[in-house]
Parts: sequence; C-alpha cells; structure tokens
Amino acid sequence: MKGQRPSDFTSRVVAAVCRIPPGCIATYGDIARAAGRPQAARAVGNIMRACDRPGVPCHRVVAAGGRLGGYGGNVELKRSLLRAEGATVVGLGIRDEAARRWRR
DNA sequence: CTGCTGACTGGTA
DNA sequence: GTACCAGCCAGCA
Repeated sequence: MKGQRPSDFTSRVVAAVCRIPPGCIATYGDIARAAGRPQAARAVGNIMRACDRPGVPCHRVVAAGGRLGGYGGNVELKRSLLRAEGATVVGLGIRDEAARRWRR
C-alpha cells in the first residue's frame, strides 16, 4: 500500500461508495471496513454528508439493520432512489437490533 | 490547539 | 422485543 494518511480514509470511503454496483446497497460499516476502519462507520456518515456531490451515490449507502440512516433530511428521496434501482429496502418498521435479525 | 457533534455499530439491561 | 450506553473517526467552531 501506500502512505495511509487520515485524509486517505476519506478518499477510500468515496471510492468504496463509487464501487457499489447498481441495484446493490452497502452499509456504513461495510464502507468503513472497505476503507480500512471497521469502526469508523460514524466518520463515514460524516464524510457522506460533507461529500454529498455527484459521482458519489451516497443514496446507495444505508445504515445497518436495513435502515436508511439519513440523507440530509430527504430520506424519502433516498428510499425512492433505492427502490428505483431495485435495492431491497427493508426499512419500514425496523428500529433496533431486532432489525439486524433480517440481516444476520 | 481543544472540544463537540454526527447520515453508525454492537452489546447489555 | 425494546431501550440505553459506550466506543471509534473525521470535520468543524
């Protein structure tokens, strides 16, 4: 690899999100793990919010348990985008760990 | 330079 | 099954 600077983490996160194929969704933890920080899911969310620019399908990034997480305040839009791509959005009445059961 | 917040996760009560 | 807490990371005031 290469010099792994803290800023590099951001680039890797964006690259990982860009790598998500259409019709597929990844969780913040997955992106964090792909970036090299399995526990940096929070930081990933921060980067998404700070890097919500075209080219980065942040709408394909959802929280664990089937929750959409957030989208600046347009979560419904995010849900529509995922549904349009055929992504299995299970975030309907899920709220907590019981939700992750569908995934585990 | 220091501290807080935040689009999260996992575990325990 | 549901609710709360603690931990980790990066960006910003």
